[in-house]
Amino acid sequence: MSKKDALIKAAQNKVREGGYNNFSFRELADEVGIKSASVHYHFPTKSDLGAELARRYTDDFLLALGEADALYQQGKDPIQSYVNMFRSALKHDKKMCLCGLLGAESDILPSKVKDETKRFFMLNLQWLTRAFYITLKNKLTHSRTKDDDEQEAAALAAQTLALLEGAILISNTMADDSLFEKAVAHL
Amino acid sequence: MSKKDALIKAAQNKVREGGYNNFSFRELADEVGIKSASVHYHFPTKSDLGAELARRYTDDFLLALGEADALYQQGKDPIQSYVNMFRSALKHDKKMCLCGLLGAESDILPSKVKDETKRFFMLNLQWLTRAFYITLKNKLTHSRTKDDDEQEAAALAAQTLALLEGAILISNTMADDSLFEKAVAHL
DNA sequence: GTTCAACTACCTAGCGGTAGGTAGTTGTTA
DNA sequence: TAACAACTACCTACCGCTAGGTAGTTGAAC
Repeated sequence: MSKKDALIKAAQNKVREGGYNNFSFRELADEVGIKSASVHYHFPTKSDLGAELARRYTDDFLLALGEADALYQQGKDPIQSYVNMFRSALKHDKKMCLCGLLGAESDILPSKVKDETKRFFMLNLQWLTRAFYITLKNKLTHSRTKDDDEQEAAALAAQTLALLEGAILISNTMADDSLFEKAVAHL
Repeated sequence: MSKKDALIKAAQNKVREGGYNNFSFRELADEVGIKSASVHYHFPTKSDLGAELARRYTDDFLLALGEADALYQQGKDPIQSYVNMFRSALKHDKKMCLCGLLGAESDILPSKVKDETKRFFMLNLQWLTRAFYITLKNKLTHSRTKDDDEQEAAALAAQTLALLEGAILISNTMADDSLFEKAVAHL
């Protein structure tokens, strides 16, 4: 792994534990075995590092998730696949969602970091809206207009994203995975 | 208002914008018109200030909310009263829930601040569980055991707290109140 | 011989916290 | 009621440390 990748990886852990202010160039440099001044070679400023971190996290997240339509066609429930992404963050990484934490402190983020955080939420809402739309469209009880479906899908998407970000937050704080399961049981 | 109260108030705003690391004794001191060294007279250390801040926030929150049983007896829906507490934080304060933000970064909080943050969630889950239990018990379709009701109430409580913390987080980040309303519409 | 990826050696600004002092208030005692 | 003691709510000056960032240098690779 390149030093640059190692820096991003180290930063991701720090940020997912304590937010944007919880990493410093010195700490990251120590962790990957270079000097803090050399970090500026890869990332001119801290906000450049933060923005690239958030962008990569978003892209990796969506790549690991896969397309909603493809999942559906494979006979998988896209929503359960989505829930499993958060479940894995909580149980395997034992950490917050990176963009959940950045979102919480978005008021004080450098604008380019905030923009990438917004992008995460926007793309996730898009993905969930599509996933719910497919599911609604194919329901046996389907008897609504396309517009109704689209509006309901958008509401379900907002609800699901909020639920999962909140569930991982409170479960992580209370160190109690069962809270997550209780919160998402109805999905 | 005493200087001490003013310090807590200033700190609350800072923390609700950017977390525990987003306030310094110097900033607070400037804001209330004293010197930073004098802040240590009121709060020996930063973690003492943080802990008292979280405790007061929790107590004020629950006081403003009122008891679930009392609300129910007044003909109000306790759950809607609860939702309105978060709606007001988002629309009036335009800020995160203090303990939502502290919870997000709980891994790096001083232990006494983390303990107060956990206390907020614990008391809120208790409150919500009670509120759902009352509501379930009085449903016309009621036909379950007490134990079933208690378990269902606890799950609904976790679900509702997660949903609201998540909803305020994403709405605040995206600067879009309609996301909050979409997320909580089904309650 | 230029580019890459690191280095050394700094800088300024800000942090939490401490030491020691002081003006004004309050409560107790002779 | 005057004197004393203690307390409150601040102050100035400083500590050691960490932060992000910069200028200029070095050695290896292509």
